Amino acid sequence: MEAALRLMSAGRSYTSLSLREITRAAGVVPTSFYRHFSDVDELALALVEETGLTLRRLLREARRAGVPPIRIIAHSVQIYRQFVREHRLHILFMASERWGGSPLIRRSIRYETQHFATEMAQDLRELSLLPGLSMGTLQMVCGLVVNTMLNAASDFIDLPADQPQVEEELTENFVRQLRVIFLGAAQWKDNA
Amino acid sequence: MEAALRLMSAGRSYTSLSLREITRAAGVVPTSFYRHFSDVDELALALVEETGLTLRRLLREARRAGVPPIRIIAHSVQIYRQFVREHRLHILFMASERWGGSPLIRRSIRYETQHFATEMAQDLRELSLLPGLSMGTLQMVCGLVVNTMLNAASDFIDLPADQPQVEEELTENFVRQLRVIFLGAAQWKDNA
DNA sequence: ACTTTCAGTGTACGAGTGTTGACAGTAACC
DNA sequence: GGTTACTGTCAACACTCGTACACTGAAAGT
Repeated sequence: MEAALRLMSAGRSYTSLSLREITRAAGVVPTSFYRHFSDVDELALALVEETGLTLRRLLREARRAGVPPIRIIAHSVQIYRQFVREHRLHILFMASERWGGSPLIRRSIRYETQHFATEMAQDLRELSLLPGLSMGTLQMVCGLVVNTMLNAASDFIDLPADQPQVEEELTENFVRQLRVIFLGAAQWKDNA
Repeated sequence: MEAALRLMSAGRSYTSLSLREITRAAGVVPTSFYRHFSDVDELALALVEETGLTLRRLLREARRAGVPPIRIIAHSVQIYRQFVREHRLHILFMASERWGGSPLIRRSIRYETQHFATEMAQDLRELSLLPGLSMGTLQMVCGLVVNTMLNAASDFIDLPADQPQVEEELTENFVRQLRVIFLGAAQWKDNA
């Protein structure tokens, strides 16, 4: 799995990786692959699951931080950016195979992101940010947030690593987009 | 180009298509490919460009409609959904290779979508929706809108074609997300 | 009428592909 | 101490792949 991610870090898409390439990168003979997965798709599914765990850890970290409610967006974004840096390859995988891979992979990624959005919605509810919004609405908003997060991650990822001020700009844009969303959510009237 | 899109309509990603497959689907011998493109990437770039034109036509249509400003979102979404239905394959290509393909393809798609967002921002300005927002802010909001559009398109596209009520649900969700965004944009204060 | 361009065909190459089957060592279990 | 499960290796299979080269016929240009 690590070898597959490593290969993708050069800008390749998962679908374009061959079984032999992956085993070669893993320092193992092709036939050994079948000892662990029956398919390249199966490896991908395992990666999705692993990334799901990783994402849930992100929420836990964000939750744990004491929340001065004004700066909560900027702060969460900071955590997220750090997170993207640390788990760069997992996030890259998730974000770029979300629409790219086989239907099977797409479906499992969609499941994972929906799960993530749901947890986020529950968090928002428990923290009583955005009070007065129905659970359905919260779910909708969180879906939007998650999409925005993954888009931003993709932007971060094939950034020319030597221009920190472009990264700064991108982060700024990301924060502002989230702010728009939460501004809108705060204004939302469920019956309208 | 049409053959490539056709192959993708079965859920395959562009990157996973081989030159031979494409020519086979086009009813032509592999070597003929080189008469038109020197590369599969070059074909992809041509597709991106064609889709760009298509997208700009979308804006023109949306603009031409008389605007009862309350219903403008719902109405634009209707146009967009119709549009996704008609140019299904092009939109599918655009949305799914956005993060998937070679770095070259990614870059050209990004260029095209940014261009699209810019035009949309200019439209908003001319129609004086969202007055009081700087051009930079409008650009940021439109970027968010375009991302949301493409995400929705991807959702539309691998929908089980026999469940119209799921599609209805998805559309409803899409409209609500856009409404959140525009609500937020209307509340935006540039100096904050 | 002669030539150039264009789009297509056929053959052929070397390289890479997924998968099978038989075999080897090493750890774990009773 | 013998059996079983695990993980790995090697050789081989029938394919597919991208690309090079030489060739053909039709259209367009002068």
